[in-house]
Order: sequence, then C-alpha cells, then structure tokens
Amino acid sequence: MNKSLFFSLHGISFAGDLTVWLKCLVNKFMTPEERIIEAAKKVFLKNGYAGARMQDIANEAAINKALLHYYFKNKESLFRVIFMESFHTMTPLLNQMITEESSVAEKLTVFISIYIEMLQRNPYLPLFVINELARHPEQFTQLIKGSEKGMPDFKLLIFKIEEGINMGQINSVDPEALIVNIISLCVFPFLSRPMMELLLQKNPENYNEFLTTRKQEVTKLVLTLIEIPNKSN
Amino acid sequence: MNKSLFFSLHGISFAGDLTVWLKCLVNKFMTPEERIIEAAKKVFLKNGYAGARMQDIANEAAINKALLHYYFKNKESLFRVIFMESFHTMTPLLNQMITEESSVAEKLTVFISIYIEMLQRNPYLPLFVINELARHPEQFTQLIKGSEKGMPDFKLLIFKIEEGINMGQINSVDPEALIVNIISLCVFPFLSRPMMELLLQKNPENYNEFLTTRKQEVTKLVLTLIEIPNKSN
DNA sequence: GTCTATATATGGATAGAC
DNA sequence: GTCTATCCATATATAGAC
Repeated sequence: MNKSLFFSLHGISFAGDLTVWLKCLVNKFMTPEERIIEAAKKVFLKNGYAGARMQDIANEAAINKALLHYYFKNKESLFRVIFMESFHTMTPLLNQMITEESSVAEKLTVFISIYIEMLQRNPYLPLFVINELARHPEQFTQLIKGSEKGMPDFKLLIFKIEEGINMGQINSVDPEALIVNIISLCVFPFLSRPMMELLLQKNPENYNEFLTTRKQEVTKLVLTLIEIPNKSN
Repeated sequence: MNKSLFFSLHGISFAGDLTVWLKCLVNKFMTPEERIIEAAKKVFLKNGYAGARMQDIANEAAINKALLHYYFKNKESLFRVIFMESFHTMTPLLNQMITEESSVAEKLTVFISIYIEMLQRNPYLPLFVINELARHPEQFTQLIKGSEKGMPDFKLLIFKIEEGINMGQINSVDPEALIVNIISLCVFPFLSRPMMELLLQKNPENYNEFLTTRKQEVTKLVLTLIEIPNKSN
C-alpha cells in the first residue's frame, strides 16, 4: 500500500489512505467557503450549469446542501462566481502578452507556450467557458463586460501586429485572422479531446503525448506564417 | 405586412402570417415522428441534453408530451437518435474526401471548402457534438463505434498523406498534426463564436463577414504548410 | 394515434433545532 | 455556522379516455 502513511500534524494524526488524509487536511485549513468554491469549480466544469447538482457540490465540499445556501444564495449566484473565475484564468496571460514591450514574434511565441501550459493544467476550462457562454450569450457577455478585471485588449494587439508589419518585422498578414488561427490551434485539441481521441483512435496516454507536441507545432506554424520570406532578397 | 399571404394548396387555404402557414404545411406533410426529430434536434442542439426539456420539444413539434413518449420511450432514447444523426452529419464528407482518388492538396482544399460550408449551415452542431461527447465519453464512444455508419478512416488519410510526402508531391509534415490543425482552424471559429465575438468586439454581422473569409484563409494557410518550397532549387 | 390528467422522481431552496 | 428534516417547483413518465 504505497498510498498509506502515518502522520501527525497540528494535532491531527492519521494512519491510512493518503487521499482521505488529504481531505482531512483540506477541511482543517480551508474555510468552508473556499472548499465550496473548489468543489463547485470541479462539479460545474465537469458537468456544466444545467448538468451540475447542488448535492454533488455539497458532497464534494464535504458539507450539506443547507450550508451551501448559507454561503451562496442560490445555484446561479454560485455559478456566476465560478464562471467569472474561470473566464479570468486567461485574461492576465493575454493582458501581459499584449502590453509587454517585445517584438510581435516574441509576444506570440511566449503566449503560445504559457497558454498551452495553462490548458494542460486546466483541461476542462475551455469547453466550460465556451459552452456556457454559447448557451447564455447576452447574460454572460454583460457580466464579463461589467467585471472589474475587464477583457484583454485585442484591439491593442491588432495595432501592434499592424505596427510590426509596417516596420517590416513580420510578414503581411490579416491580424484578426492570425489571432483566431493561433487561439484555434492552441485550444481546439484540448477542447475536442474526447472527439479527437475517438477519431484518431488514440488512448489517453497517446493523446497526452500528442498534446505535449502542440507547443512546438503551433509555434513553428505561427512563425512560418509571420516570418519575412527570403530576407536576403 | 410583407410576410402575409393568401394561399390554397391541397385543400388548405390560408390567409395570414407566413410562419404560421408554414407550420400548417409542415404538420400536413411531415409525420409526427419526423416533426419530433426536427423539434428535438433544434432543442437539444441549442440547450444540450441536460438543459433540454421534453416540454419544449413537444411544443416545438406542436404535439404534447404524452405523444413524445409514445414515439420515443424516454428522453435518453430520443437524444441518442439526435446525437448519432448529428455526429454523422460529417462522416460522409470525411469518408468521401479520404477515399476519393485525388492528390493530397486537392483532397484537403475540397474538404476545407465543403466542411466550412456545412458549418455555416449548422452553426450549433460542433459545440453540441463535442460537448456531449466530452460529458459522456465512454457511453457515446461505444455508441459511435457500434453504429452502422462507422467512423471516418483517418488511418487511411494519414497513409495517403505519407504517400504524398514520399512521392514528393507535398512538403514533409506530421500527418496527424496536419489533420488536427485543419480541423481546428475550420471548426473553432464556429464553435467559439460567442466567445470570439466578445473578445474581438464584433457584432453578429461583422462576425458573419469574418466567417465568410475563413474558407480562403484556411485553404491558403494549409497550402502554405504542405507546398514544396522553392521547387526550382 | 392523440389527447387530458396524473403519478412519480428529482433537485433547488427553506425552516428550525443545536 | 452547521446540521436534519421538509417543502415545493419542475420535469420525466404513465394511465386511461377518446
């Protein structure tokens, strides 16, 4: 039993399965509210709003439904918190990329790298955000526009790409198309994982291997698109 | 009132709104089962399985819930029909592309074209299929594998791409990566429409314009990837 | 085959004790 | 703050008349 252990910390002593012990730790050092958020994130991201059950969230947080309603008025208000947090997982990445002082090529390669790393850590994230946004467009659009963190300033990125083109640093491309292409190439393989596993007849391990190659693949492709061909001419 | 008309056909005469008149026609010339399928497709694709209501489907088909259960045992069995039908919207396209006798470049350009046209006609389709497959992977994977129509033979496509490379017709690329790239570039802009509209601050009309440019954009990009550079060298 | 009415189950939300 | 017990709305599914 390599997962079992005996341990004592801050008055908690425990002998047994590691996962059970970790749950005890979590209960001890996280507030119920924090635990609810974590549990809700897990359940909502896996099942979507309509498919999620308050009971499952309560179970996951190791509390009961009544307490859930004590901390959050109703399902919708809890969901809003999770959705906004999920949406804004990527805004800092995007904002940093857009505003930092660097060449377009550098911006994009760094972005692709950290973006794909983020997706590997949060595989359920993109489908969740895109799906819920698609099912309640006006509602969440309003919510995002009104949020403190705001949205990434793609207009500025487009301007910087145009600048790069005008200065002869990169090839002449349609900035909007370039942005959509990059995001498509990064996100879709994660978003469509079960679909692609099925179509390409890969098992989860094979697909993981495939995903690790995406960073280089997308970077190479994007650099091919923006590089000035035959600079010596 | 440009939508109103007076009409008489097969004993039905009607004066009034066109949409109401069309519904009468539909009721007259489609069997209830066909109407249920159409209604279910509409409701399930818009809301997903968990978000769909049998009552909404009944309303959409202009019948009542009881009749729904007369034709389909339960929600799940009705859903299975819609899901499989949706999934197989694209299999003939893919199979034709893969098996037909033509060069790799031709295969891919034709595929991109008809695939994007299909997506324009069925904007809800990709999110629906990918989403439901992601939420019940093992269940639907089994179902698809067991279905008569089967799956597109991507192994064969990969073989043909490798063949094209070996014969010097196209540039040396990773066939799997190429396939995933193409599907990503085609599907993602449709899949993520509400998200992208928000990020790029486009209204529906702007975004439609943008989508019409995708066919050329993706084709151009893919041909850049596979073309033999500097053939004259 | 098609309807109305109803049974049954599920799940979000609340009351009230501790 | 946290629990048990319960309410009530909603949604799936069925019974039975026509």
